[in-house]
Amino acid sequence: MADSQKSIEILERKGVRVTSIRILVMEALTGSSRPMSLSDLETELDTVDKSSIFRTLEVFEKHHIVHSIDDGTGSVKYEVCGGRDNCTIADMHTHFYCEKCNRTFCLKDISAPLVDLPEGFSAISVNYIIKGICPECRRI
Amino acid sequence: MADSQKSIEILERKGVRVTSIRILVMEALTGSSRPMSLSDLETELDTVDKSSIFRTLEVFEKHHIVHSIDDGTGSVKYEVCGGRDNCTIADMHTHFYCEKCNRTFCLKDISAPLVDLPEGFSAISVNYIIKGICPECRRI
DNA sequence: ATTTAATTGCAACCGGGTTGCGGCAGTTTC
DNA sequence: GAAACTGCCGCAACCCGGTTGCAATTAAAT
Repeated sequence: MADSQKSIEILERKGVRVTSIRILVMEALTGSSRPMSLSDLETELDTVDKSSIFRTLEVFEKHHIVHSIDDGTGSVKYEVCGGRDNCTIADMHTHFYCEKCNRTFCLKDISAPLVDLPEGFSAISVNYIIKGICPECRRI
Repeated sequence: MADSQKSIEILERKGVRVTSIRILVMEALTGSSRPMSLSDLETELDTVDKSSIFRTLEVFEKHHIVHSIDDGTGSVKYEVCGGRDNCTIADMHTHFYCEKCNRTFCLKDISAPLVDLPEGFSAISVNYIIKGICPECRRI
């Protein structure tokens, strides 16, 4: 389990307690190419209770280990933050939701645009998701 | 009720049947400065059943009378489409969600940015919402 | 080893959204 | 005008993602 070693390192670096469940969730997230929802994790880790995963994600988010994205499907997706340091607005990238296959894609190299806000508004985070048809579904 | 006359016109122009409930929903939406959720409408039109409002919004959306935006609060908001013609991607504007007062603002004059997608992806709609603190909450 | 604090599983709950169905209203047809 | 049709509405019930209270367990601190 070289992977679990990596997960443990991340957890320790971010200053959260290392538990078996947290390692499992961490591994699941890092092992996935696409952001995962609570129920995605639930099915992959079918021995672990939903509420435990939920609270784990809560902790992860608070400690900037993962961030959540809302693709408008009604189920929030989670993915591990990019850099070693905290997630900033600049790190947020574009997501694409395919209306045909209902999958959410991370366009990691396309960072989310940030418009100039009117006087007085201050931004903390950005959620930028484009909906359409993905290359695979297009071909069909 | 000069307002209801305007609502009726819109409904007729978009080719949906004019009913009392649809007029009420339409008036509520046009009369609000911010996008409204299903429950917003429910409380404002407390004589009308939730499911009726829901189905009304469904019809409105299909006929491009309103469009929905997801500000990540877990309740979808609706607002009437801008132009007289159908809503296009270019019409989508930026929304701002205040994490303090939990209100969603329409930044109507700031259209949602559209990034270049990788080969094969085709966009249909954009959801661009910035979270942060609004001017009012900032002052406090 | 004992104490203390955090983590977990279970079960139950919440709220937004959605659906089945029966009744009602407006239209069309004869 | 009556019958048949179609679509709209209210009610109640349901679904599902998310969330919480509580008791039991586990990990860290002393």
